[in-house]
Amino acid sequence: MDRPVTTHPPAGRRPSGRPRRGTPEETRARLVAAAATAFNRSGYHGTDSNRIAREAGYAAGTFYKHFPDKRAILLAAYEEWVGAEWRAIEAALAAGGTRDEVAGRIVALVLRHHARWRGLRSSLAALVGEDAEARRFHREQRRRQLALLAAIRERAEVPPRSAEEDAVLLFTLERVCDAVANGEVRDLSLRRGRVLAELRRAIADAIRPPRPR
Amino acid sequence: MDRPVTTHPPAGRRPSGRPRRGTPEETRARLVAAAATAFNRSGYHGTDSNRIAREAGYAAGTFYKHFPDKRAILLAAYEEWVGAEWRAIEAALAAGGTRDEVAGRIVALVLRHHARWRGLRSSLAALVGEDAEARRFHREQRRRQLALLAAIRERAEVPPRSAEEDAVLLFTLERVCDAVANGEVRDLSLRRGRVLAELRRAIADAIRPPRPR
Amino acid sequence: MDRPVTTHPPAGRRPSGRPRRGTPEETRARLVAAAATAFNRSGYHGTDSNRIAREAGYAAGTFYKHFPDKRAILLAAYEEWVGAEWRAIEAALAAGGTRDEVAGRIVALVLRHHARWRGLRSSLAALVGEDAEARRFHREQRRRQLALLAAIRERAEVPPRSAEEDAVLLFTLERVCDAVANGEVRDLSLRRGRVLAELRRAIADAIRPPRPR
Amino acid sequence: MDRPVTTHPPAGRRPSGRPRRGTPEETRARLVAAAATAFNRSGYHGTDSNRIAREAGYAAGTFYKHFPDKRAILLAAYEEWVGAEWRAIEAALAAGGTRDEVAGRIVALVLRHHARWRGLRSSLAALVGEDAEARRFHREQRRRQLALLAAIRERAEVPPRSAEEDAVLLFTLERVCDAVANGEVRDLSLRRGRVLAELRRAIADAIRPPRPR
DNA sequence: CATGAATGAGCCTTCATTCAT
DNA sequence: AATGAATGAAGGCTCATTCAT
Repeated sequence: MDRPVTTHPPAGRRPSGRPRRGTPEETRARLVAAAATAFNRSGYHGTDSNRIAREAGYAAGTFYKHFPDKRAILLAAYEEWVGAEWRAIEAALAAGGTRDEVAGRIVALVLRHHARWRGLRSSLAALVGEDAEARRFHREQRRRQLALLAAIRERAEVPPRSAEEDAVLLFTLERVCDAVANGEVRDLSLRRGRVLAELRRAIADAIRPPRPR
Repeated sequence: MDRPVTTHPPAGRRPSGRPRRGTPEETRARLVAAAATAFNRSGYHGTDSNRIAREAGYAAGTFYKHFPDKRAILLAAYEEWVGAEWRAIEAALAAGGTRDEVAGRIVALVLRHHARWRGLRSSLAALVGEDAEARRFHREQRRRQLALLAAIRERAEVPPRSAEEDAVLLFTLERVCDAVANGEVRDLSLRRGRVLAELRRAIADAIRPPRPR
Repeated sequence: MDRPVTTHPPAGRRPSGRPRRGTPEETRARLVAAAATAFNRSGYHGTDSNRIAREAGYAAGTFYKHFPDKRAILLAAYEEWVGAEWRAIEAALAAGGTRDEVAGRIVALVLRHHARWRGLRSSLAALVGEDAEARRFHREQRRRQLALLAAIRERAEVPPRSAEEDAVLLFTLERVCDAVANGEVRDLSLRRGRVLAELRRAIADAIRPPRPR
Repeated sequence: MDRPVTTHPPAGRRPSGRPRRGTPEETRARLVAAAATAFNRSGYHGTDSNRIAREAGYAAGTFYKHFPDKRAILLAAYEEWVGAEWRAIEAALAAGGTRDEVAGRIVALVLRHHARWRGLRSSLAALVGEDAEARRFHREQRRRQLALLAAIRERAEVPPRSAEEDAVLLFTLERVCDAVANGEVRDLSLRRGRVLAELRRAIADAIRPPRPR
């Protein structure tokens, strides 16, 4: 998600003050990074495609050489975002420790990620609410997310829980992290520490054998 | 939230289908109703103010006699939406019955409400992500919501829980109902009944004395 | 030009808090006064007809019962303005005194009048630049102005000068008063007293026998 | 102020009449020229920005790539206008000849300029009366004008006069040329030749040593 | 005479997208 | 591959004016 370093021109002439560009992959990555930042800052409808190009260091037309339209780059940015989050979650699980430690790490990490990219997340939500193609894409990501979750739980040799319980937990985790990240918790005069403690407890419960009811 | 019935001159002739010269309150209400429907269908950015006016039976200019801008009517529609939901929740609590019955009624009601107006909700979310004024308004609604919740719990003579626990529950309720309503649950091949059962259990827990940990 | 006092209702009932209105002439005069003030403050295009009506204490529709359109009320306001200025100038001449005294009075009076109504004047100029009908009206006023000037000079038993000399003087008087009134003189760091002294000298010259060339 | 000739590809084919892909300077100049003509013809409020673009041979959006808003292009047109006038005046002074010859050239030139662009001038005046930013700009132009005048008089080795005398003369020149140009003089049945003769005399006086009073 | 809700044409402006270079 | 000037459809909003009451 961080902006890659610009590769330098092979010396020689330089007509304008602009650096010569590298491979298409680099260009694409720079555009995605700039888009993520811009969407995160100003929202989907508050960001125009010319600005994304400019902030990535390119001209307006270059954008459309790499993406068919504005929607596509938001989806690309989101895809990367989801990937990054789940890689981090996997790492948190792999790092070991007690269940409470693991739960604590996960909450901290999801929270940080949501806080940093909350504008990007709500940009995606806005688009999903208006655009069928974006909706399809979003569902696909979700499906992969849940599959990942199932795989993780299996590998972790945790006693099985219903997929529905997992899903509710996931939704709670996501929603509460959003609420902390976007200031709702603060605005409601709630104690952030307590809210997060609630969350950690719920996660630890999920990792630990189900409590008898 | 339902479109109010137009009170017209005592039957008789009506040259055009236009509801000309109603009271400002009627006009405003018709506009809000049309806006709620339109935003719900096409999203905030997918709806233009001229269309709202036309669908409410008015000319473009009429819109701006009643609202300073497009944002304002979304906020008005949302305000009404929140009010309607909480009136319904209060009614569900007042109707009595066992804790499980009450919890069941609440889940059913919130779900129905979210399902019917999910486009409106995501329209609001989109705007909140882009517009500071909308954000302020949204927070204010939230605050009132939590105050209401506290009042309800008090009246219900239920043993006190922390505001943080209430809030987490609220977020969960909201998020899960959204997920059911917008098809995420279906797309993830989850059993809708089980998901809702989870939710009911959590709510019943909250009404019932806190379980010892 | 000053807003006339509202005549009071004949006691008795009063459905709304709005005063009962008097004769059409009073209404018209109130509208003209409000228009003059509004145009003077915000310019012709910066003032809308609904606001004029409202500021005069009437509803939007009332305006169009008294004037065919917005242009008409500006012309009415201007007509009154011109009349007031020339009545004042005649009075200044009639009051007698030395030539310098008369010239001084005229400059002071024209300046005050231009300063107070400079926005109205530029509103008129704007309309004259865009609208043929307004142009016609304006020319008519000018013609009457010059006729008045000729009559004044005759009555004053001042040796005859060419109409062209009179006209150039008139233009100068008008333009310089505008420049003082609208701040050009101040912005150009000119000494206002000196500028006006120049003007007084030119006018005194015109009243006095022409200097031999 | 004249529309620059389009420098096109070396003759050859041209599918449409559109001047596509000129340098920004060319485009800007074409837009300013079209705006000057349009404002001059229909006034500021009678001209819409889309029409300016179209008459310059561009699409609506192009306008806003070169100017932030409609006001800006009027100011740009005016700036050019002022510059052109003063370059012409300097040339008239530099060309030498007797004082009467110089005065005659100046009057002729200012008159021609005002006549040709009187609609543009009144457009500017209208805007200045309604818009603070335009007012600032206008004052700045004025200041530069007077500085230029001072410089000219110095270079011309003409005995010093007060800035106030200069300013009054400038205002008179401007106002009388407007009156001739916009038909006031004709409508007042004044002899145009005599009016201009008055003006020439005043200017020649200013160039010549001040007469003792 | 006065009201004031309603009208609707039209303006300014934006921005996703194209294409000749 | 990149440029960047140009496009043009579309949308938010205004305001002079009308008309049923």
